Amino acid sequence: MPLRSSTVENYLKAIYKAEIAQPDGNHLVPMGHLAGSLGVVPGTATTMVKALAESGLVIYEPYSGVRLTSAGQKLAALVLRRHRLMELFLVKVLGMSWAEVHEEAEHLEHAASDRLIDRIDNMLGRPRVDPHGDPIPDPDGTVSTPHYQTLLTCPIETTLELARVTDQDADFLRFLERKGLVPGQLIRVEARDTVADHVLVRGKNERQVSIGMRAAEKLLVSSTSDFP
Amino acid sequence: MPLRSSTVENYLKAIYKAEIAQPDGNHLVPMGHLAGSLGVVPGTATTMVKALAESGLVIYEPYSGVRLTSAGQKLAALVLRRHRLMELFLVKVLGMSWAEVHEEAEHLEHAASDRLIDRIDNMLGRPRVDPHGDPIPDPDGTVSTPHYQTLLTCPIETTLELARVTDQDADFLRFLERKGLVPGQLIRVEARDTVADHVLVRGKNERQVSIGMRAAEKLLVSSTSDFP
DNA sequence: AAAAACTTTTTGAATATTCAAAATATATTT
DNA sequence: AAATATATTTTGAATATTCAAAAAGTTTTT
Repeated sequence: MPLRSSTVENYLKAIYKAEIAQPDGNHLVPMGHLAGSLGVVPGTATTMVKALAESGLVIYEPYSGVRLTSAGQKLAALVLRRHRLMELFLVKVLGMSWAEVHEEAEHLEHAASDRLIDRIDNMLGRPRVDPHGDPIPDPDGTVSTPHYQTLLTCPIETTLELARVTDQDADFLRFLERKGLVPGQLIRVEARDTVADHVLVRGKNERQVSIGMRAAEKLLVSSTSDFP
Repeated sequence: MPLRSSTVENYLKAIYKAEIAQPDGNHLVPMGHLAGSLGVVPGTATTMVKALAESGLVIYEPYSGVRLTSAGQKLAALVLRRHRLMELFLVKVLGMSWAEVHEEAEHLEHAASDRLIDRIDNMLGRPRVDPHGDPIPDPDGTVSTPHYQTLLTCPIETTLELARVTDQDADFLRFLERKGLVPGQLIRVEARDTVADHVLVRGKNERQVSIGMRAAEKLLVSSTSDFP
């Protein structure tokens, strides 16, 4: 199996993201989850993961799951680096909407050379996050992922900075943009009601927005005092 | 066979270019030539071309060769459009060297969406040629390829505009750049000697350059009076 | 026109990637 | 712990793409 095919890159990326998404003790990603997020049947994932294990990119424990080796981690981080720099580039330089760049970057991330990516990185001034607030890994594969709170866990009636949106769905992103809920914006949670399953948010100088808790969990915030 | 795989796009592109390169009566591209330019063994090309014929993209005549149908022509032109706009974009916006953009565009041409390409086209002001002087097809697949003379056929001791360089070899392009022989430059052929196999060219305000006839044939010129 | 040279096609096999469905293992419920 | 439900692996087969080498066709040389 070619070590730098889009397929391999997509598997590594999916495992990487799944590992991060479950900060529990056991960091093995179950095959079913992996297969699901890649849109393949479970058997396919098993086959592929075995091959990745052969190549030393992952550790595979039958009936338990997969996790990346450090080599696999590095490759995955570099794919994310290409993806995220590309997204930011498309928004900043080509003026595309943050709602549509994910799809585009999904393809370009496999085609862009390191040389091109480095030029883009340089042109953008070595940015640390992409348009969705996702951190951009270094060229050596290092990523610093700050631990943000979500709109579900943050203090109420406090001004906070919207730092990151962990959903790439175009319609959802367009909705947020329309409501002024984009990374960098100052916002404040005015009410949270578990029973009604909703959160009331207000962007600085914006009208009030009510969103469900499922959605609220995807909006990450950092306290404004983090920026002295 | 997936109709929009890189492989298919590369076959169509290769056939397209080969058709143009031989303006003889018979415009069938022989399998051997096609296989050679794609770096595959002849049998592979035969197999693939049969599949392309099934899909209505080419007309295949066994033991004679292939040619594009109008559907195939359009697809091929759109691949070239993506490639050439991408090249120009990399040079103009990202400041890459015209010597290195071909390789990069060779990958990006398969990954860029029409939406992205249109944005690039727009940002560049709907350009008609890429950094090598190659014409950029319209979104509908129309290309106008002016009939230039080469440094081998052009009048001597006449000031002409270097219009196009039909070779993508990075070393060759770097050589030309060093000598000031880039599209748009005004040049003049000062001598041509068939026996010695060389041509003496002088760029406006540049030193004299001696190049072999093989190379000279790759430099296309248009008379300056073409631009009133 | 027969022989030689060259080109093209065919055949058989390989790799990468995938699916469907049967077989097996693990986890959960009773 | 047996029964049931769920997850995973295995098996067999398909598609896309490629190569090597044998077979067949075409062109050129003698």
